[in-house]
Amino acid sequence: MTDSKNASGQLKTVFHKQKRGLITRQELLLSAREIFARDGFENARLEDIASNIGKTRGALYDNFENKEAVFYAIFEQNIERDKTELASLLARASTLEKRIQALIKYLIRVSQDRERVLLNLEFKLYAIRHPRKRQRFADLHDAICLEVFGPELRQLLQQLGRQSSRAKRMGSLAISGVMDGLVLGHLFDPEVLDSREVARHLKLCLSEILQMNLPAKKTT
Amino acid sequence: MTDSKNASGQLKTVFHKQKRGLITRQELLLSAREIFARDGFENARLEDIASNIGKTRGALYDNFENKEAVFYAIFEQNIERDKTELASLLARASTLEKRIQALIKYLIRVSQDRERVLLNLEFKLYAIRHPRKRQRFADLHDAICLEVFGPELRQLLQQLGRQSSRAKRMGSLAISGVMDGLVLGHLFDPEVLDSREVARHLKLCLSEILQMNLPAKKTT
Amino acid sequence: MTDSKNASGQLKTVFHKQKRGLITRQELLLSAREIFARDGFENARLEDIASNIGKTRGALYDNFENKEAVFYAIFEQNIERDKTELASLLARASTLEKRIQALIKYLIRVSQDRERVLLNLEFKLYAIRHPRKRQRFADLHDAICLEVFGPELRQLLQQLGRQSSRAKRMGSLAISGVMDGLVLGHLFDPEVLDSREVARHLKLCLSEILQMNLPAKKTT
Amino acid sequence: MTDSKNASGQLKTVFHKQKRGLITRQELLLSAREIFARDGFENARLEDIASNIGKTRGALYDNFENKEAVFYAIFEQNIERDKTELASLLARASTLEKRIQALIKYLIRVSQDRERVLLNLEFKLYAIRHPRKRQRFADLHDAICLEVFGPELRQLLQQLGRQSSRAKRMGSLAISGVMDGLVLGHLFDPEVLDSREVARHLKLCLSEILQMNLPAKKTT
DNA sequence: AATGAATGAGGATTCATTCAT
DNA sequence: TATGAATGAATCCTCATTCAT
Repeated sequence: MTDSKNASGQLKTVFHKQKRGLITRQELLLSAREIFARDGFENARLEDIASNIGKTRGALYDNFENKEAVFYAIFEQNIERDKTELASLLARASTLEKRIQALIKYLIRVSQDRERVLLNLEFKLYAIRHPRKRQRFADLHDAICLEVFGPELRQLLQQLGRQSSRAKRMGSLAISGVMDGLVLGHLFDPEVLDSREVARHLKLCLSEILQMNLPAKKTT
Repeated sequence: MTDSKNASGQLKTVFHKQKRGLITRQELLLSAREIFARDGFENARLEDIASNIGKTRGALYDNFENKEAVFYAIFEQNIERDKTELASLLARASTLEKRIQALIKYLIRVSQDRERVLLNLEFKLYAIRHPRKRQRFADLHDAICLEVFGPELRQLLQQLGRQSSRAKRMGSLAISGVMDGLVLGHLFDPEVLDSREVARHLKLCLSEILQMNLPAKKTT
Repeated sequence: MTDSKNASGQLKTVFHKQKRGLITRQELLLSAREIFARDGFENARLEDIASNIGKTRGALYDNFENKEAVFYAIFEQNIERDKTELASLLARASTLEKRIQALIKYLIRVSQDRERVLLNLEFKLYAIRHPRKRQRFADLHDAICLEVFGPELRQLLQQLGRQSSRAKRMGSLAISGVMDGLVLGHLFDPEVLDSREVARHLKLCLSEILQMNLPAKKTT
Repeated sequence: MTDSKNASGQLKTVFHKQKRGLITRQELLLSAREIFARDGFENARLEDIASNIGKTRGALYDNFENKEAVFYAIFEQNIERDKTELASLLARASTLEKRIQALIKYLIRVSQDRERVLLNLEFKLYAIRHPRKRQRFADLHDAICLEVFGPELRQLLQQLGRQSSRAKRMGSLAISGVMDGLVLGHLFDPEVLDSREVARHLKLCLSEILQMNLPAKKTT
């Protein structure tokens, strides 16, 4: 390839997709979720992702610039999904207490999504190990915090005494960390630490973390 | 299961090593720790591990059967170390309360060892993703629980009301999970979730988990 | 691979080669010459280069960083060879006239090396098409001029009235250009433009170019 | 061999094209010229050629059988153009001397067309490297000689003493070779060998070559 | 105990080409 | 006439592993 800029390449993200193409893209993402969660990002084979839905690698490259782009796309989806779902959940809760319960309930549900948690771990590890790409991750990075803390949630956290943006993101990181860690333990030995126990521990820890800064109820 | 079993199954390591050889082996393990933590198991290059201490890959194969064996060996070390260190710590504590505090203190110290935590994650993920190798992992698996809960700890847990072996191991898994998750969050964004906060959250969660089953103080 | 610099990689050019390794390296270069000339740089398969001497691609990567590095190495060889051979040829010629004849004779000999000329073309085209790599090519670039004009030659050119370095390099470029072009024509249709004719045309053009600036004998 | 033969063998191009189609075809050829010259035949991407004029690859396949056919078509154009332009130029010149000057002038003009020369080189190299396709190239092959020597030119050459067809084609090959080589040198290092110098050298060499066989003025 | 040489499998990526629409 | 979707072959490169020395 010549050094001169390549006329295409940048346009890949624009995509003039039509129905059929968008369906394939969705299927690929679903498949990628499964494979990335199963094998880890580095170890996942694009071939597997594609053949999983009866396509070839070419179809993948038709929809994504490269392996990394598929990875990113998944997280963008997660974020979008969380924002939407959490927002609607919290909107329905009237009191602070109800909101906290709704959040915990939601997180417990997320914690039961094996794929989701493994992808979370994968994502964080990838970011840690590729510092140069952190900037590119920046958007997703903050977004992944907001993954757990959409606009509605900010309000909740604010009520919990976390005024600063940093405090909110800290809470978010801690919560998602505890969740990921507990679920990882569960996956590591499902018989020793079963789903129910994960939920129990989660509820406990989350309550603790969420109330950490609550002026009135300070525990520590 | 006997703690003294050699879980990695590599006979090579027991053999005919002399001073120089053992030193190299140690250096290699140290180096491997660094590289595995930095790049992850799958992505780590044996070349990097070796050249890191001025040797070539050959030296590695002279000391270990293959990549996996190096990985295992690291965990054997971790386990051994934990058992020793925790035992002496706990032995010095007279009351139950002191023991709990000693344990928490120890875990906070471990949580500050970036390498250690990343290796923990790597290990768990590897086990999850290689179910066929789980049997081989069996020893280490239990051992890694005991990594956090040596003989002295069993006693502690027993005092905490966890009679069954399963309950003990569950506690162990949960604790190490929470620790791993929190530290991962910290590494992901050190400015948002700093070391001090990790320690704070850890203390909170661990207290909660440890006392979970304490008959008297039952929270749930 | 992690972003952190890779401990190895840079060292690849240092090479702690021993006898056997150096022989392989030489064989690979010879083979690469053949294949690059035959198929062109872009179209040449590393597999072909390696299997040509009964080795595998791995051996290639053991000796060169990548495809481009093999390409460069060939030219470094060419340059070295030219410098040596031309120097000794010119050293033996006593008068200016004899030197010119020696040079022409040498160039005619080079022009009969099909491989050599095709590689020359390939090299120039590659440089033209990869402007960003031109800097890396810089050394070789000047060197390839000196490929035709070693130290002894400088003296000759000086005698021919080309004082400035630029004038010398210009002459070099023009000469090698004419040679490449004529030989290309020959290879394109060997029956129409045979070797003898190439030599004839070459002699004519070179004389013309070399004497271009000769104050006394100006022909045009 | 008849000049009017369609050398590329693609019937498609003769077919049912209407205004719009023919315009696209022309645009594609223009674009292909640019890209083939820039990246070389093997390395050029059909995608680039198409997107360069705001079309997709499909449009290319609608107008040409395949990549090679585009390549051929370009040369057919070149040949046609040369024949026409040179013929009119030479027709206007009354004496032999004037004809030679006109030819040289024309060639110098061609030599300033970077694209054209790079395509020439590309074409020759391709022919050399695909001997099996030489037969298909046959028409173009001779044609490319005639590219420089149309009917009017034959007459000129005849005047120059080149009776045999072979002698004429030889002259043609030599001339175009020298031109290609010099321009390549210029493109390789435009600062060392600038356009003016190329023209100077070209004039010199061409005069020499053209007069090579002139009975009266024999130089060799 | 350690090295340099070599292997070979495996995976990401590119791209000409086909085809339904 | 032209597009978007998909294919699949081809190729570079990496790296764990083996082996002679």
